[in-house]
This record gives sequence, structure tokens and C-alpha cells, in this order.
Amino acid sequence: MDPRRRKQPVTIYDIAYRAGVSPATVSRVLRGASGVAEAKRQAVVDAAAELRYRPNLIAQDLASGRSQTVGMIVPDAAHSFWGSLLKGVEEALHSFSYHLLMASAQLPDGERSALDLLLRHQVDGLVLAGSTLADDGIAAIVGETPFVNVCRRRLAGTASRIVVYNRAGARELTRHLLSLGHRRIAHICGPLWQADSVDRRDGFLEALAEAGVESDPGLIVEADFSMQGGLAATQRLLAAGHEFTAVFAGNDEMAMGALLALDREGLVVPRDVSVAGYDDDIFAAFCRPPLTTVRQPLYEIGQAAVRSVLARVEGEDAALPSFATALRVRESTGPARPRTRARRRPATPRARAGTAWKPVSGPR
Amino acid sequence: MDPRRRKQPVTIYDIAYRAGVSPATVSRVLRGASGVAEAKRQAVVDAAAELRYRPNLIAQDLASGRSQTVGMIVPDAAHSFWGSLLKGVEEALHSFSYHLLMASAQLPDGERSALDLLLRHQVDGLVLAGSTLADDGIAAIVGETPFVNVCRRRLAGTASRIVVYNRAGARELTRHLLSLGHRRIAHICGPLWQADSVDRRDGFLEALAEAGVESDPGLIVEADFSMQGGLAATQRLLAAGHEFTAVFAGNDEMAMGALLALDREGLVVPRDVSVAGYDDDIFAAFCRPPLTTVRQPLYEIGQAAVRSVLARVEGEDAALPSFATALRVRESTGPARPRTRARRRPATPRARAGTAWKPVSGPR
DNA sequence: CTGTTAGCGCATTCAA
DNA sequence: TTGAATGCGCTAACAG
Repeated sequence: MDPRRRKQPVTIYDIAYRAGVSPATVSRVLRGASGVAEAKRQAVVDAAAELRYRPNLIAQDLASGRSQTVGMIVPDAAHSFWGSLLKGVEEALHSFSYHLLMASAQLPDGERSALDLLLRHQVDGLVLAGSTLADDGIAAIVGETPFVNVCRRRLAGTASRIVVYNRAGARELTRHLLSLGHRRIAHICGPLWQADSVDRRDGFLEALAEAGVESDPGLIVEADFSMQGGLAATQRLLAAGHEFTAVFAGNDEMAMGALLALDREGLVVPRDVSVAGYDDDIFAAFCRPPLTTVRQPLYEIGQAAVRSVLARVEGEDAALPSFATALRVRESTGPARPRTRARRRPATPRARAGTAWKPVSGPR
Repeated sequence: MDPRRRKQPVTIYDIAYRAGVSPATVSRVLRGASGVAEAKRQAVVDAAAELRYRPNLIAQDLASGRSQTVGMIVPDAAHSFWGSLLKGVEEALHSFSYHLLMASAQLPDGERSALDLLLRHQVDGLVLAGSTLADDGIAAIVGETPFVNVCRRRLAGTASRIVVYNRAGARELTRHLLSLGHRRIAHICGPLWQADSVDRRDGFLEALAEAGVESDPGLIVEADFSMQGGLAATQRLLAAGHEFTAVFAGNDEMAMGALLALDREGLVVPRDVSVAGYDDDIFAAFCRPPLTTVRQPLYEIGQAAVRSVLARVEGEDAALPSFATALRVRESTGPARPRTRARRRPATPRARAGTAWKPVSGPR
């Protein structure tokens, strides 16, 4: 049933034999332990090189009780948002000679089983991106294994979470809009069961309040962080006849959808309506017009998560850093038009318009 | 030095004791082996559940000689192109109860060391995305470990490669452009040391040839698959005064750059110039205008890669599937204008134009 | 069918 | 400093 159980071609025993020392000494040398005669050390190193020795980490792990591996759970690697985080984590791990065991999972249940799988693999620590589980829920299944949350989707619990000052970021962005003369600003927020969505919306509202601008509940709509969702939300806004001169989308993907929806209506950005996003996603600078947005240092956040987890793996009690955001003003935002209701130009007739924005986007 | 070498809280010995059987029997039951009395089976299952037993895969691996793990190397997880592939691989692996050890690496050297690391971890197989290494080079370092290449960047070697009919895809897309009346079509190709780039360019040229349209070398420029590169390439094309009514970019990212460059010149797509991309990236349907492109089933390719690798891990000699592409006609392509040289509308003055396309895109 | 005996490859006591 | 012995948790012959 089992074809060929591959055995290690060369082990420390081979090296020991060749170098004329004991396996224990080989182990010491290979692991950089002190207290080995230089002559033997060299002999071992040479032998290992000549034999093209490749350490068996699995064996090392079992013997040492630590796997040199960190597990990461990502909701959807196909989106550059998560991809950036993933990249940061992977590269940081690499620099510490740790390995990355990756799992993707969206539903809470999938997350739980993914966690379980990762733990079976004896990961030393965990980086959870976009988790929907609460801290205690996670702790219940991971036990002592250190973990840190990044961009979590749960409102409660900050103990394990790297926080990004999203409220401040949203506030700054909104102030920018206000400074351009916008008063009726629509906000497309992400799912409100997610911490980030709520934070950004709150920041938005705070900025309005501090400027003495009354917020119109009708101008706040919820979507799902997808381009499709942003498109639909904007269409709803438009259809409802709400007047607004700017749209602040909770992320760049939704902003992109908004741009498309506005275009469909013959509205020109930023002449008729300003649009802003959030995240400074990989494509934000290349939209037309390039998108005003708020940069979240995802890559750096990923790195910080790793540092924090590894520190705890080493037994140190690492504090979780927080991250500020940075406003990126580009061309999708401009001065508010004097008339509140944006003027339309006749939409260009399109034969294929009906199918144009079908969700052909992602793979699968 | 070593804080707490975590030991397994509950092992098969504990279960054996509790269920009143031998560890071997526990192992059998847990691994679903046949030939165990139902009574004992049940006892073991119950004991395991009560003790909340979590198998130690590391130990299993060491004992069985197989790690239930596949390694994947990705050039850049922050791009949805690679992300889609990654997602396909991960999910397929998951469905086979395999794990994914991920490594990112761009330079050949990084790739080599990444491979080495993965092998130290005793991965059962490898999926290499966008590899710059030749088959024999890879084999030299992985030995017997099965591997498959996906979207490789090397021209030579198809033995390990899942091929996508990119030439046919490019041909079909070009025919579409030709059918719209375009005769002077610019092509922004990817790096010509990459198989995909060459294939697509060749498909482009073939379609022109079969239509009896002479190709103009001046209309073919090389870029690096990035948005920034597409922007710059298009600007070069424009600056050189080349006349063209359509642009076929080697991938969607470059197409997006092209859209921006054309916009900067006051050219309207598709009225003045048609633009087409390749990949059907996650944002393609949401550009303005939505991008005509060629879909590559990346997710499915990832899955196929997994099936193939795992089959070989099992000792079967799996053939590598090939994939066709699908033309996605959207709104960025339209009939060619009668006059060859596209007409411009005065570019709108922009204060921030200079900084607008700075490479603020990726993280890092 | 089931238990006993050996390892898997390496780290790590403990003596020497 | 170094080597011999023991074990990490589990699988896999081998007997019984």
C-alpha cells in the first residue's frame, strides 16, 4: 500500500562515520553548539558538505519539540489585500529561518478545523488573518500556542490583535473630503460585524461631527468589501436618489466598483463626484483616476505579527505594536461642485452593458 | 536555553491505556486500518474523543516517511495572479488532507534555497509557480521528489509543466481585435525570457499573419508585467509617435497601466484606442471600461497541479493536463476608428499629475 | 485480530 | 570535550 517510504539518504550517522566522531558531536556542530574542538568541528562541516547532507527537520522537530514552523490562516489568498499580508509574514518568517504552513479558511467552522490541522502539525505559533473567532474561542483550541490576530473580523478582543488606527485613518480621509468642500458624503462600509468596517465608519462619522456636518443615515450603506459589492451599493445609492458629492468606500475594491457604477451613470470623477477608498491596494495608483486612499502598511503588519509570535515562542512577552495609516491623496478626489446634485452626461449606449459587470472576477 | 519543550499532552499510549488495548491497535484504528474488532475500535475512538487527542503529525511523518505536506514556491503572493494559483493549490491540498508549506522567492538563488528548505521539511511534493529554474536544475536539487511547474518563467522544458494554450489565447484575442477593424495593433509583451510572454506574442503575430496584416516591430514593446511597466511602455509608444488603434497587453496589470497612460494623453478607450489584456485578473471586470481579456483558469490550474503531484507521490504516473483559455470580450475594445491616428482631446490639466503614477503600488 | 519489538533521524541527558 | 544511551510519538513488521 505504501509504495516507497523514502528514507533519508544521508544522516548524521553517515557524517559521524566519515568524520570519525560520534553522532552526538555531529548534532552539536550542526546546531552551532559551543564546546567542540575546532578540528572535529571542521571535520564534521567538511563531511556534511561532501555528503551533501540535508538535515531532516521532521526528525529535528520531533526530538526537540519545536517545529520551526508558524501557521497562518488567510481568508482568501486571491485578493491582494490578504496576499500582501501573507507576503509580509512569509518573508519575515523566512528571515528567521522559520517556515510557513498556510491554510485558507473563511467560515468559522473551516477556521476551526484549519487551526486543528495546523496544530497537529505542531506549529510553534500562529498568525491569524481576518479571523472570525474570538480570542477565547481560539485559545480554547490552540491551548498554549502563541497566536496573533491581524485584521480580525471580530469586534471583541484586542488582546491578541495588532491594531491599525483605522478610525484615525478614516477621520483623516474624511477631513480631506471636507476640506474640499464636500458636505454630503456617502459611505460604503464593509460588513459591520468586522472591526475594521466599524472603525472606519466611526472615523468617518467623527470627522463629520467635528466639522459640524450632519450625517445622513441614508448615505451610509453596507457592502461586502468586494468590487461587485461596491458597484451594487453605489447603484443603490444612486437609485434611491440620494444627493452626494463624494463617496468614501471602506476599501479600494469597493471604491473601484463605485467608480464603475458612477461611470455607468455618466458621472465623471472627480468632476461630478469624488471617490476615495481605503487600503492603498496594489491597483489603487493605477485606477483612472488614480484613487485617493489610505495606506495600511500590510506588509509591515505581517512582519510585525511574525516578530511578535516568534518572540512569544521564545518565551518573551512581546507587546503588540500598533500601526498608523497614511493618507494618499491622488486624483479621484477634487473640489465639491457648487450644485449638490451631480450633473450627468448622457450615458453612452452600450450593447454589452448588461453583461459587463457580471461577477466574472475571481477564479473558481 | 530551551524554555519549554512542549510535550504532547496526550499520546496514543494514553488512549491505549484508557481503552484497554495496545498502542499499535490505537494506531491502527486512528489510521483507519481494517482488521480491528468493532468493540475495540469503538473503545479507542471514544477514548480518543474523551481525551481530546490530537495526533502528532510530526511523529507520524517521521515514522511513516511521508509528511503529508506539499511545498509551493510563489514569486509574489501580493499579486492576485499568483494569489489565485496559491488559492487553488491550497484548497486542493486541503481536500486531500495535505498541508501547504509556502515559500516565496524571486531570484534564482532564493529559489534554490527555498527549495532546499522545503526539502529539509520533507515535503512529499512540490508545486513551483513562476520558476526561473530549468527542469534539470530543479531535479538536481530535489532528487526524487515529484514536482510540477506552473506558469514557469523559463523557456525550455515542458516535461514538468502544466501548459496553458497561451498562443491560442493570444491568437483568439488578436482575431477579435482584427475583426473590429484594427490593423495597427500595439503589443506590450512581458519579459521575453518567460515562456508565457513569448507564447502570447507569437500568438499575436500568428493572428496578424493569417489575416495578412503586416506586423510593425516598432509596435511591439517589452515590459515587466507590472502596471507601472504597462504605463511606461504605452508612454514610450505614444512618445515615439507610433500610430495604432489598439493595444494588446500581455497581462491585465500592464493593460491597466496602458489605460492610465492613454487617459493621460486624453485618449478615450475604446473610442480612440482599444485595449485588451490577458489573465482576467480579479479587477479586469471592474476597470473602466471593463477590460477585454483572456481568461486563464488559474485556480483550476492550481488544483490540477496538486492532483498531478499527489498522484506522483502515490507512485502513479500522472499526465499533466493542458488548459485552454477563454476570450472575455468586455468594453475596452471596440471598432477601429476610420482615421489611423487616434484623435486627442485636450488633456485636462492636473496639478498633481507628476506624482500620480509614482510606484506607490505594492507594499514593502 | 492483537500485542511486542524495533526503529524513523535527531537532540539531549549522563558519564567518562 | 566527547560518546553512549535514551526517548520524542508514532508506524510497521513480526510473532502469537
